[in-house]
Amino acid sequence: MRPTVHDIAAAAGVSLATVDRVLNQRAGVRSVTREKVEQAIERIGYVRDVAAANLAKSRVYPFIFILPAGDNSFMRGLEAQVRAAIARSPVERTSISIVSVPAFNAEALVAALDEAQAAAPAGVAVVAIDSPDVIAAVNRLRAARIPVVTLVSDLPGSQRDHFAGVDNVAAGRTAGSLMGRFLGGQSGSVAVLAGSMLVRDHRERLDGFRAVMDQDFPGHALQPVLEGQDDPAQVERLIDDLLTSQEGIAGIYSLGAGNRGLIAALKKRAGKAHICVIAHELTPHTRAALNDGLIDAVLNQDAGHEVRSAIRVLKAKADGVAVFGAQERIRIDIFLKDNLPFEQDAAADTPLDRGSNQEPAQGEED
Amino acid sequence: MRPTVHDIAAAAGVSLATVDRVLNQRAGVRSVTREKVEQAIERIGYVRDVAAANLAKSRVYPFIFILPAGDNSFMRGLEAQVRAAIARSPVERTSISIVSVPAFNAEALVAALDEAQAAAPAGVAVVAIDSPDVIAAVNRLRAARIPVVTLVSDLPGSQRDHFAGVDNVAAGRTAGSLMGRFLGGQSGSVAVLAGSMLVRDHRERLDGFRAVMDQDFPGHALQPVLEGQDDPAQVERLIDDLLTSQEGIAGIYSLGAGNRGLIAALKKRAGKAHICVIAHELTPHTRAALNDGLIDAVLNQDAGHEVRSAIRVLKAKADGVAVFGAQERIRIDIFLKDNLPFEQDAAADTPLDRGSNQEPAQGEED
DNA sequence: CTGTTAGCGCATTCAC
DNA sequence: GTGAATGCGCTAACAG
Repeated sequence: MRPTVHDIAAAAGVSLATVDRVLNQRAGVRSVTREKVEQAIERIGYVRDVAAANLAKSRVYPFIFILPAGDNSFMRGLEAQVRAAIARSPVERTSISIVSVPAFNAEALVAALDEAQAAAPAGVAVVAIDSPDVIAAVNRLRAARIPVVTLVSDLPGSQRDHFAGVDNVAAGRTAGSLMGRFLGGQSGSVAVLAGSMLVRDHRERLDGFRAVMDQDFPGHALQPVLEGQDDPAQVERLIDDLLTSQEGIAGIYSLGAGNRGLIAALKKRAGKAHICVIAHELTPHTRAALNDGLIDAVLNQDAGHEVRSAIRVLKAKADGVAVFGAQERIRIDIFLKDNLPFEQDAAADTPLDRGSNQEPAQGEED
Repeated sequence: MRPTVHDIAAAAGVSLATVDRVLNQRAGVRSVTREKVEQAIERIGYVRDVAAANLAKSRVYPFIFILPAGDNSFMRGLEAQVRAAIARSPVERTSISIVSVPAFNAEALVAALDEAQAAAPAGVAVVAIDSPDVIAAVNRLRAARIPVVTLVSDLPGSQRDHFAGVDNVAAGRTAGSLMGRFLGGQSGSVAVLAGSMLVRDHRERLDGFRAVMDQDFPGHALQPVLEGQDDPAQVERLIDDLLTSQEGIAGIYSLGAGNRGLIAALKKRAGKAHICVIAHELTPHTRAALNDGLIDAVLNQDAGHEVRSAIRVLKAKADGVAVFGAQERIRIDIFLKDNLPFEQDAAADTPLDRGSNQEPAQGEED
């Protein structure tokens, strides 16, 4: 059997209460006694049973998720995943609230962060905007000893505890590599469509993409970056303009959201020469476009995994325990029309056992 | 607060013991009483606290993992992941033993399965071989009410509870799609290198690959499949022969293991025209080859994820609770040299928090 | 058939 | 400063 607090107490010749004080670094123990207990812990190799501890404490973790509002399939999917986590709350001992803020608005985000701090939660997850004010607000949270995890878009200059998202530079590089190879010998320039250079993930993807294109595929000139604010209507206009004003566009890299607009614009030129399109995030729209051959590849980050990972990490940080790195690494999924996962009920995130007997096997996630 | 067994007892006007009997479907309760209790449970919306239950039971889950022996980087990596899980055993309340069997040997596998059954574990995970005898052995385990999860290679005809692995048909299709597009306008035939057609994952990959090549890229003829038994030396010989005897090989799809031999053979022809190579499983060898440009793409399944998933599912099956599908889906990772994850200490599976402050952020897993 | 009671590993209140 | 006692939600003897 694995050693318990009783064993420590016996080994150190003290009572349970004293052991507990040492374990939870509370005051009221002579340093000699503390010493004794710590050695006993070391000696018998004690590791705390977190489940039992949580039971005794009736612990619940109040978390706040701050997400951008707006008509953006990916973000709405992310929110659905948070809601799914809320549904699991009783089992996971969490109590999660969602705060919605206008997209690409640093001021509003700062206000939301400060408000979150006032609520004194056990942790905050936030889709960051890269600005000094936001960094300062995050650091205030940390100064108040509230764990912070950035979600999807990181904030490297800050004291955030962890980033639950993909390596966006690598994602951009991958997009560049695929673009270059898919274009093969063809000539023509390549356009880049972003949401906003305010958010770090978009900037990083652009950097990665540009680096690979410049170095490995210099034959394809890059057009100036278009910023569509992740707004479908605006994106559609931008792409319409691009395709009518420019000749010889061989590829488009859409590194943000608002792909609905892009797809609408592409549909209008059915019959003309194929443009190689690489986009981000698997949504009902990009999935359909992939199947139709309008989009050649989709790079995806699994929103469900990101949310679950953020929660696991926030819990770990709140408890001051180490997180298990390998489990929290968010992958860049590359989807061609050949490896699309079977469609799932958007938010439902069915607890059914796919890949099980009875139901058809089909490969799984996390 | 969430309702407890006491609340059920009060609501149904019975004692704790009776509630427990109903909850755990034990005998010795009049059906009227049972009825009453069940209605109370339903009415107050009770959900069992598994952590508390396990605490009370001091439950441990004895699991057996049956893995193929042999000099195969992927399988050794898989084993390392199981060992990592064993290291976590005290915390996860598991007790895992590893059984090693000769690769591609159905008879030995059947013997191992029967032996496992005799040990009466709480669950068995097995890298399956597709044969009627093995199916029968797995079904015997199930008949003995022992949960079985297939790992990496599935056994669809059997009663196995779950498959922890990737959709190999999709993997093959993806390989085909990448191969076709990477070859672009080039002419030439494509060779396929497998381990053995005895294991289902290899067969499925071949089927998927062939389907896409035939349909979308008929210009590239497929050479007869080479079977290298996942043995590096044998593979090297096969590829050497192929490349000297055949002209105009434009691509090679290596759908099994033994890539060390393939890479060795490729190295010998440095300077000659590039052959587009797509392989499976990210190992130190394929990683290096990807970086050197010898391999163009690697399709990977995350062994760590597969092992952790298998354990989660076995636990769930042992407890008779539903598994959370989304979390158990094993992805097909596509690696180009541009999105290689940072190197990790092979088996170490460091519990350090990558992507955390202090240490460089770099994206995470599961 | 049903109820009482002790205890899993840990945290905490209140005495000493 | 330290210890004894009680309870978190659930299970498992053991009585009745």
